[in-house]
Amino acid sequence: MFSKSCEYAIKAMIYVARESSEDHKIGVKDIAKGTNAPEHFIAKILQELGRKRLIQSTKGPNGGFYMDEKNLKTSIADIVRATDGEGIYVDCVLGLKTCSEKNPCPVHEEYKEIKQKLIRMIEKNSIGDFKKKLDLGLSFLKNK
Amino acid sequence: MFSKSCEYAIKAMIYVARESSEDHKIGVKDIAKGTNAPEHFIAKILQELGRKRLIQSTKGPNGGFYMDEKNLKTSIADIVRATDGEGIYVDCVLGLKTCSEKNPCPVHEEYKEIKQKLIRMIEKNSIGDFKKKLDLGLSFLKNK
DNA sequence: AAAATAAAAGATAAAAAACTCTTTATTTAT
DNA sequence: ATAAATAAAGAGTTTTTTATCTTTTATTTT
Repeated sequence: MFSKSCEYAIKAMIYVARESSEDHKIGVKDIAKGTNAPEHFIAKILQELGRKRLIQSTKGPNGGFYMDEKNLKTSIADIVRATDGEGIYVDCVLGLKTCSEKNPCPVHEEYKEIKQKLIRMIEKNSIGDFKKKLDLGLSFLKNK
Repeated sequence: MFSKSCEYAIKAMIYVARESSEDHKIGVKDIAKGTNAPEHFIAKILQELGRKRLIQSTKGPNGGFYMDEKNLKTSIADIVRATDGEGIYVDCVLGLKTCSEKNPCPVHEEYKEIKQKLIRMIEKNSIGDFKKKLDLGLSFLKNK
């Protein structure tokens, strides 16, 4: 469904949202541990998320990653687009380049509905929403 | 969503269902052309589908691939399982090994519904269904 | 029996994705 | 100023996926 990078990105975003703030930044090592992700790999991903302004970062002692109010409004969809591109929005399930309403692949109609629900799901849920949910102990993040 | 192999497999199965029968088998070359797939690659995939009895094959002159009545009842889900495994049924969207009802990831509940619909879609549609649809000119298969 | 045909199998190669390591730049505290 | 902390950047490796090429085996036709 999503690439590994994307999975890590979502988890990292949720983790940072929970564990840090402007005056308590959090380092790559912590994020890697907290999400059971390979450190250097997730560093790359965080870097990219930073470049795209989905997350804030500062270097140096007491530096690290954190989120501002705007970042908390980031949707899962924003993260998916930042890491995996527009594929989920535009690609045909069968990989047909020419698949469209006018030239539908055999599963086009059936998949359309699924796709819409999928998109709605990732659009409507913001990182901030998950922060709240997790604060209530409703779901868990770690892997092992 | 699905691997390339899986996409090719689905397309090949539909193509063979349409273009062949027990007394008009169809060769790898034709299938590759008809689905715009790399010949040797799709040969491998067909081989695997054959081993798993989702498709019939015979060697020698006038040999090739075809489907029997039972094969026409193959669902998209069967093909997905044969090529990509059980992942779509069992994997967490965030890649969490321990994600479950009792230990849900942040998007577990939301994704559950989507997943069910997705599974229902691939389970309920058989290759034979698509054959009919395509015969009615309702959808298209080729890529270019 | 020989030749032709076509899939099966095996080996190899190329490309992409996932992951690691090393160095550099920036910031802060001393 | 210097040293330490930390992200950024770049280069490199490994693994997985996708694709290709070659040889073998089975079947059919002549």
